Amino acid sequence: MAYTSPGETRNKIYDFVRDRILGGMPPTTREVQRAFGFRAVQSARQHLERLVVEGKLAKTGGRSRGYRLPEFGKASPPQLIAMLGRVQAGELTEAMEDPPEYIMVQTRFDDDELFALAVEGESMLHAGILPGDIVIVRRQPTATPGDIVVALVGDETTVKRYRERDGRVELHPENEAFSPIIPREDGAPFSLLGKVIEVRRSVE
Amino acid sequence: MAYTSPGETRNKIYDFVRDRILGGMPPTTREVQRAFGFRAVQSARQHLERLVVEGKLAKTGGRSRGYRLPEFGKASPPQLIAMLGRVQAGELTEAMEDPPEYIMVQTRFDDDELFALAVEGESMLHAGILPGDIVIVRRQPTATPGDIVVALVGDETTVKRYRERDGRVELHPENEAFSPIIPREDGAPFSLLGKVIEVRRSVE
DNA sequence: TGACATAACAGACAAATGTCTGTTTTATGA
DNA sequence: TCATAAAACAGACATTTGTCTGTTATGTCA
Repeated sequence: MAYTSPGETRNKIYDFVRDRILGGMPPTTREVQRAFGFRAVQSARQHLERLVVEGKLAKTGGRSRGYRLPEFGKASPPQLIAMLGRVQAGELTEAMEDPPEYIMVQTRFDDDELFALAVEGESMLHAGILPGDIVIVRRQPTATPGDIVVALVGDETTVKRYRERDGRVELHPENEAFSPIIPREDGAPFSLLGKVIEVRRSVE
Repeated sequence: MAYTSPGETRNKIYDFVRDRILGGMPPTTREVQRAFGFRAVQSARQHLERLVVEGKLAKTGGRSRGYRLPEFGKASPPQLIAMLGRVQAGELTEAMEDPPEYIMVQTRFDDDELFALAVEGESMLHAGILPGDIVIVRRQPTATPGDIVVALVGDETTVKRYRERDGRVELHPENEAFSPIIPREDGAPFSLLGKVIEVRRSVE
């Protein structure tokens, strides 16, 4: 490969490696060599080791494809969680879409206690939750007053603010056009599915 | 390893491999072997190959750590984009935090035309954008009326709805308590930074 | 010009890794 | 009980891959 100014090739190698790691598979030293047309393995290796010293990459020595992003050491690793669809016979089921849809999140919670849901109504407008928004929910049977929760009322899922009054559960909308839901023993079956921990909106 | 019911071990292997891939480094056949206490490489290999046939994993044959998530083939790969901080001397700079903060997104846009920003004011309350929300922005010098954009007015960044009136740019808040910004030649320096393509809110 | 740092090249070896063929164990159902 | 399928085991080989030692080329600066 032709001689390039100091650091120039290394930056390109960093971008290459980072994208490969995010794509799910870090490159080997020789894959970097081939991708940049080096005629010696050592050329690629020197750049990679330098990136580790600079702290831009982390490495597990001796292992193949041993380069990782140092951020992952500090933050939580990304997780894929399933988008749940409409309620069927009182049970949450995976969305019917043929390739089940997943969404990537980074949180300290474990992925099997999380799920995602598309918001349908406008009842939480003033809490900044609009129709079409995706809420990330942590499954939990109880909640603290003030939490925004997802509950199953009858055979519909609903996103509301959790309150308690005289020891009884109340689900409050944040929109004057809607009324609070006060579950009773004789009313529609009610169960708390979990607490909203993140809201996302795509506005493309 | 002790005998387990059909598919049981394989499901655990799938979870293991998926988490490792999301963590940035897929396991080797022998790492799976060790992690599950198999006394033969082939035991791990059989399960992995089966997962590929079932379509739960994708594979690049012959390569070390050749297993990937098939979702990445259909969807965009995840990308890390930088969180930008306060404006300094009219220029956006990376947040001052010691470990520069990154946020993971999946979009069809390239990562070097994207940045993220923490929203500060309440001017976009009725558009569902609250203080503390993170907006993902695509850098672009122009916008279409109706877009939510990030602009630099004076030395402050602001999130507003983009409008045009008599061929002139107007930036509209979505909160009665605030007034539209109408940039003029003799006023504060103005420049359009980009368009908001995603909004995120953590509510833990 | 000459010292110096960085980039790139050459060739090699040991270990890690993917892959293969065949065997044994365990559960299930006719 | 026997046939069958899945799970797990054994041992081996060729390739890939990380790592090493040393050399040559290119640009920078005094």
